[in-house]
Amino acid sequence: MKEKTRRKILEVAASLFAQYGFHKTSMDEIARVARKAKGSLYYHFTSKEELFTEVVSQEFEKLKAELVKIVESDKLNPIEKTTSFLLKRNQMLATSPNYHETLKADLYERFEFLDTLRKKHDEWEKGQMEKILNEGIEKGYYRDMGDVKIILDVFYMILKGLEIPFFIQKQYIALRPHLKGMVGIMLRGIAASPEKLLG
Amino acid sequence: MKEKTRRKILEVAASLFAQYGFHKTSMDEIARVARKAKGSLYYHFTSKEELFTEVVSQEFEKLKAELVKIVESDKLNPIEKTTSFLLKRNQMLATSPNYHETLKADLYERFEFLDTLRKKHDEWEKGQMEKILNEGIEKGYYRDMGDVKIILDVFYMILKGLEIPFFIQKQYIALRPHLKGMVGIMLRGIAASPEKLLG
DNA sequence: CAAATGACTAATAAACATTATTGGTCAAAA
DNA sequence: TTTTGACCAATAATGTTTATTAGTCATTTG
Repeated sequence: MKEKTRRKILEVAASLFAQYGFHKTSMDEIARVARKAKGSLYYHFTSKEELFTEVVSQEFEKLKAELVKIVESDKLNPIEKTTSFLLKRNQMLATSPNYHETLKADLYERFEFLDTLRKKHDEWEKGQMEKILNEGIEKGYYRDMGDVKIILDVFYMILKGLEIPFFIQKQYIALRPHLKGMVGIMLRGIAASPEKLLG
Repeated sequence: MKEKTRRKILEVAASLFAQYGFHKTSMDEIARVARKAKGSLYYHFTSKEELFTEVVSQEFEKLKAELVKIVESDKLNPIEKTTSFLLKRNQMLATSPNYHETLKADLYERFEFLDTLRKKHDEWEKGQMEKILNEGIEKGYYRDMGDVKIILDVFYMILKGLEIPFFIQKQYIALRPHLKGMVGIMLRGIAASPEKLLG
């Protein structure tokens, strides 16, 4: 019973926050749509911020589940893994409206209450990408780069840079055709040799 | 005489727009600081928008002057030119506060009156980079990429993506150390062979 | 006892009214 | 031709009033 209410609240909140954003969605409205008393929301979540944090966290969990499949696949070589990872990341974030809300907040006000969650997620993601890169180096697909973390930082600087144009300025659809080209250049930039790139 | 007043107005406007932004800078204030009547401003510039457009245009002209030196240098090979171009671009835009104002406007409201100028500038820049890339291909530094414009589009997608983090979110200083690494990966990604990259 | 409710409230946001400022104009002066 | 300074409708800013919100908690329900 308890879980059912909690889930209902989360489901309604995710939808309303996605439509109206954090500020324009009231707890009264969430309660009304979920057909619960507002006090019930506060029984399960200590604050509006905690509720939103959980909503964003769920978006991250979905992304993680997909990325893990790629990292742990034994059907893909490291090049294919890297490519899939980068493309899937963008594709899934494109359909994570509450994550976009956090990007907007970076521009207008800063949701400090989300810092921990986002930082942990970023670190997790980088960790997964690092696994792929290390696998690629061991198997001779990528050259020995010394400190892999520098490559990681560069990759993520690029990816993070694209988030505002893609998701806030709604350019993802228009720019998506260039993503493969970009990934191709990036991977060739770290490849052991051109032949390892399969065209 | 006429030119002197015009120049004074531009100089004061550039400074005040840079400090307070387009909206928070009034024509009364520009007139006061320039020690001119407001009507005099309107004699030289038909509107506040035209004045600001000229201010931004002057920032672009400074950038162009620097980039042209690189493109036309006969002391730099195409790799060095590309590197210098990309780094200089970022360096100069980092110190172009009125250009930052246009990026902010992209987020909050859109300065349509600047579209033509910005579009022309972007095209000019891409044209210069295209020259360098073509020179690199002819001299065997870069591989034959088929349509160079696709590489250009990818490069500029990355560069444009970085503008908000760098110049609006004030991350340029923190991320600058990664710029060389990024440029290195990008260039290796289009190089004819690793040896052409001089380490 | 855990889960849910609904009335309550200080704080905050929104709406409204009033005042000040602004971009732009133009006749007159230099 | 260039510059000025008074003018004004439109817009922004400010102050006041009203409405809404996040959060609380005693009570009820299951």
